[in-house]
Amino acid sequence: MDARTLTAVTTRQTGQSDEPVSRQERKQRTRQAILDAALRLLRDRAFAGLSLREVTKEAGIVPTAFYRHFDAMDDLGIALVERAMRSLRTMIREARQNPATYDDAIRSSVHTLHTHVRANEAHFRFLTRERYGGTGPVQAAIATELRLFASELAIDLGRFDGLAKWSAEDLRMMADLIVTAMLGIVMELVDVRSPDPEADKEIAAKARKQLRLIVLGVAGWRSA
Amino acid sequence: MDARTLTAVTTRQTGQSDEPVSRQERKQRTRQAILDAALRLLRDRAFAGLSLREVTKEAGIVPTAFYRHFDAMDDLGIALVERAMRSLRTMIREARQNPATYDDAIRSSVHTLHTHVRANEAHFRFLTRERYGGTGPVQAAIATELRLFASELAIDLGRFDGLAKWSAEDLRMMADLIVTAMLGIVMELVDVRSPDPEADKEIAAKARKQLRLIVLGVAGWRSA
DNA sequence: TGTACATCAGTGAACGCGCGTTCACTGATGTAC
DNA sequence: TGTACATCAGTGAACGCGCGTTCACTGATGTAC
Repeated sequence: MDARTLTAVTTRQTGQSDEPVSRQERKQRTRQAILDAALRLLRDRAFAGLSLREVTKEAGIVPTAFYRHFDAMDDLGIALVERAMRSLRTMIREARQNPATYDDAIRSSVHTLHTHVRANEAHFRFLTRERYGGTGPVQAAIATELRLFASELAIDLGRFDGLAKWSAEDLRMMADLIVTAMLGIVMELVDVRSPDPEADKEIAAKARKQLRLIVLGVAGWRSA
Repeated sequence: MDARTLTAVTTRQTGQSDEPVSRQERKQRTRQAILDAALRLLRDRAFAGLSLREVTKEAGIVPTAFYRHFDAMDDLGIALVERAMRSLRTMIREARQNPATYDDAIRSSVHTLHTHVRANEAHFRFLTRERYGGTGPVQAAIATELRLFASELAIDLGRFDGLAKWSAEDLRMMADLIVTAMLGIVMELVDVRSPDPEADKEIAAKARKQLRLIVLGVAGWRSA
């Protein structure tokens, strides 16, 4: 497969016309093809189980071309973390935009979660699997991002009237519980082999109930 | 290394004297050596990243001897799941023995959890990592066991006075939340590179608070 | 606009290595008489 | 108790394979004049 043929493949992948593209743009497309190929392979495998040759084969390039884009597999892993975290942050931003009352916040948050996970399954599958099962730089990168995310959530929670007097430590404990519970929900959504609307509804209902239970626990906290 | 030398190695491993042992007993010891070797290597690696040759080298036998004990690596994985689940069940049985009041139950349960995790770190590290990060038969086996365990917990919960009227579905939701939260705690305990009594105390305190939050949520459930 | 040269994404051959698995074997343990 | 044979856990050589990485290369794109 020479460079001309590859161009055809690449444009077909991105669904664009055959108009000439810059060298830089083509490089970017190949990089994207590598990331997409990796995410496709990660459907049923952990990142550590991926080989460089496999990924490049799936991406439609020769193994050695990999080094034009990444120093080593771990670099690809970090790039995947960044891409997946962008999905997560987009979701969070959307969820944050409708604070509303407690109950509505729960409903709309779970809806946002469900929608984004289904729309970006590969990203969320990668994040949850590598968060817990991974090792090395990839796991470390995800752990750092998630810790940061829990800190932000703790601050957000502190803005609610009923929680204004909570200690930072307690807010953090609550945020961790919420993040852990919701990652559990994400895992359930993403582990299902053939997504089924009915099963999805049940999982969403469970997520709402778990959040509601936590919120009720918070309400009872002072008096206890 | 011939069979005689191996005998010496094996008896040294188990700390027993040089008195003659049956063929069956020696085989059992080698099997145990393989399981222990695998758990040692799994400290910083996922099961999928283990090679047969590595495990046998660590266990002090030749690669081909592996097949006298397991059909393939996946079989070893299943055996590890069984061994680790035995640790978990032992812990659960102990935790169940002191139901007491809500608050005492929380304190004693977290204490039991903490003690057992620290005493069997390799087992719990394996369970949590493979539960989320694994694939194939090993993950499936763990998922099945944990689902069973959550079901039992749901039944246990239903015996509490305040929960007698809850639906099976809601009890299950609550059990899942507790299991997810406590697996998160186990992961924190087991991920720490050099265990530190102070850090352990903080994690245990967090575990108690999270459980307390859940219990308070339950108390508020009816009136909500 | 045309020409000559530089850049560099992707190629393909080649390497040494660790892998899982096969096979015939060895020699200590176990058993039948 | 002694002897002859069976069993079988562990050995070691050998295999073909996919791996990551190196290297000199090709030829389209980019740039200087």
